[in-house]
Amino acid sequence: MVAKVAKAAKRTVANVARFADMLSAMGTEPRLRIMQLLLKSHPQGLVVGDIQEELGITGSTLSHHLEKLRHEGLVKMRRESRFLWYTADTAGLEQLLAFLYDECCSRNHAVAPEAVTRCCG
Amino acid sequence: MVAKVAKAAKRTVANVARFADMLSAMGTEPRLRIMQLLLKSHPQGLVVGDIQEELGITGSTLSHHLEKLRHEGLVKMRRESRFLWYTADTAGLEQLLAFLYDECCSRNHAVAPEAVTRCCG
DNA sequence: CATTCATTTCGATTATTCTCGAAGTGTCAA
DNA sequence: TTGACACTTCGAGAATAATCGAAATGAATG
Repeated sequence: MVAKVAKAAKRTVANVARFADMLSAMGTEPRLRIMQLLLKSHPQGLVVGDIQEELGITGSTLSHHLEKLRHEGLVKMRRESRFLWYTADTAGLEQLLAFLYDECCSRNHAVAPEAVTRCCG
Repeated sequence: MVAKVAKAAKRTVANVARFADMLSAMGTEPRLRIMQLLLKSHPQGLVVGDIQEELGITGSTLSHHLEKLRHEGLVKMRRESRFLWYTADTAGLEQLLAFLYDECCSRNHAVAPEAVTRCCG
């Protein structure tokens, strides 16, 4: 058993609002690029300064973006001496992806599962 | 062969911006609910009036939401006499889901594939 | 061709989001 | 305990987005 299977998130009205917020949090180029960087460097993550250098934005703007991603459960933070390490929050991402996959690929199979998962196991 | 396998969307800067726009388009409660309704009624779709009744918003607001979803390649429209039928744009959704799955589940497997696809084949 | 119906477009208001520089906070090192 | 460093929070301006009612459009129907 590779991973515990997450409990299915029910499609309540509240959950829809929450998933909408998560989508919105990733729905901006700088923030989606942040997610890409953190996923690429998972599970170690990156310190703020490294992300800033990649994106070429001011520290305060970046801080706001990270705060938003954190608030929506998409990234996590840990302090290590003077550095703040950010990492992708895999639990939140898992819930979001499962929700989307469920909505799109189950029921009447609007989107073909194998078209989504073609890239890897 | 159930479905043609879509050509993998390369992770160019331009594509990241496009996927961010798609995520943003779904990143609002009314629009995410619209997508749910259209996926649930796929492939037939729904006429605007039915969606409006479900969401309980004005026609003009709904029209703006539908326009945005259409602009980002998430829904399609067809006219049938006096009625406009909206449907989920499965090609666009497929590209978006494949992108997310690829980012999250390939490479270092930050998110476990089977946690995402647990619900169906 | 006037009317009804389904929906969009227009015009405008309010709310939210993005971004920045400057000031503040927490941590270490000397 | 002073200074440097890594980063956040504050305060504020400018750009986007959401929403609405009213007017306009497009298609059928009498």
